[in-house]
Amino acid sequence: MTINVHTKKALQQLKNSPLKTTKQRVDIIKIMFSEGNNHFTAENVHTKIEKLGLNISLATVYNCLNQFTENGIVKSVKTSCNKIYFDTNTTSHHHFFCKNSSTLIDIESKNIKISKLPKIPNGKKLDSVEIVVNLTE
Amino acid sequence: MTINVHTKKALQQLKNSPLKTTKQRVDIIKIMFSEGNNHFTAENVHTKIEKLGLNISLATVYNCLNQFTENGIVKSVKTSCNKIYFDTNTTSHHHFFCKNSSTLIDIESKNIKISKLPKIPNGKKLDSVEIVVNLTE
DNA sequence: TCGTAAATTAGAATTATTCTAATTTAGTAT
DNA sequence: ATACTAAATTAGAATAATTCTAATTTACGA
Repeated sequence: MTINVHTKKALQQLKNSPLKTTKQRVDIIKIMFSEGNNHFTAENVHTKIEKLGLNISLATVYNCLNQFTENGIVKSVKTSCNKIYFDTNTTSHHHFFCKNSSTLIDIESKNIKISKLPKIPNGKKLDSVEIVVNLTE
Repeated sequence: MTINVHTKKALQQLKNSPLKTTKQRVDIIKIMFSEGNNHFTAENVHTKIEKLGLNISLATVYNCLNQFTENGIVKSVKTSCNKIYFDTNTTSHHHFFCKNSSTLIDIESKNIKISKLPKIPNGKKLDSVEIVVNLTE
């Protein structure tokens, strides 16, 4: 597990957040950020933990991922398969979703452009625009 | 329950499909299409059925909605809440999703435009583009 | 009207996720 | 360093949406 620039940044964000720096949280961050931008389900993270011989309960993985999301360390993405993906790329961007393999691929903001947006219904506020480009093989 | 033009069209699609025209399927179509374009969860449909004093099991509702989707009678939409919505509007379009009320509102194709799409990864094929404009109140 | 494949059904099973309540720990104040 | 306390971890139960199973019923072509 490399401590690369992404991992360092995420660990710093953890330190700056109101969350306590526990061994479990550090391990989860190291696992998720070791390969740069990446997407994980809670189960994915838990499987990696077990393969490394570490021992963190699935409940803790869920707790941590949700708190990381609330504190801007990761971003959560919902897809047409009914699992929550956690994305280590927290910048504004969109996704390819490959239906065959249920995998996500980032689309950088600059590579997709919306030139016309509809009028926001009265009384509502624009929150975010999510674009998923579904792919098949 | 009005038999409007949408209902008529959907019933015709059912007749033209390989699905058998059962009482349950006809009732579900009448319920869903009675108000034109609309969005329902399986539970929504089941609740309406019960309120009308009809008796269709939730399993049947799910079976029907899935088969209607496979046969182009309705369209399924996944949102950031983890329920499947079934949309009586089967034309190409996008959605507002109001996070507070968990409701969907159609965005007609002509009211949203993507002017730049990223290069499709090698070996993959473009399937569809889904845009969700999330709203808050 | 019959035969058969398809549809319906109740309830069990599954899947992803959250909750509960007991135990442990991080980090602050002493 | 030590003790304190709120936060974190945990196993396992609970939940929610959906699918599956296997028995019964039904649509519809012959």
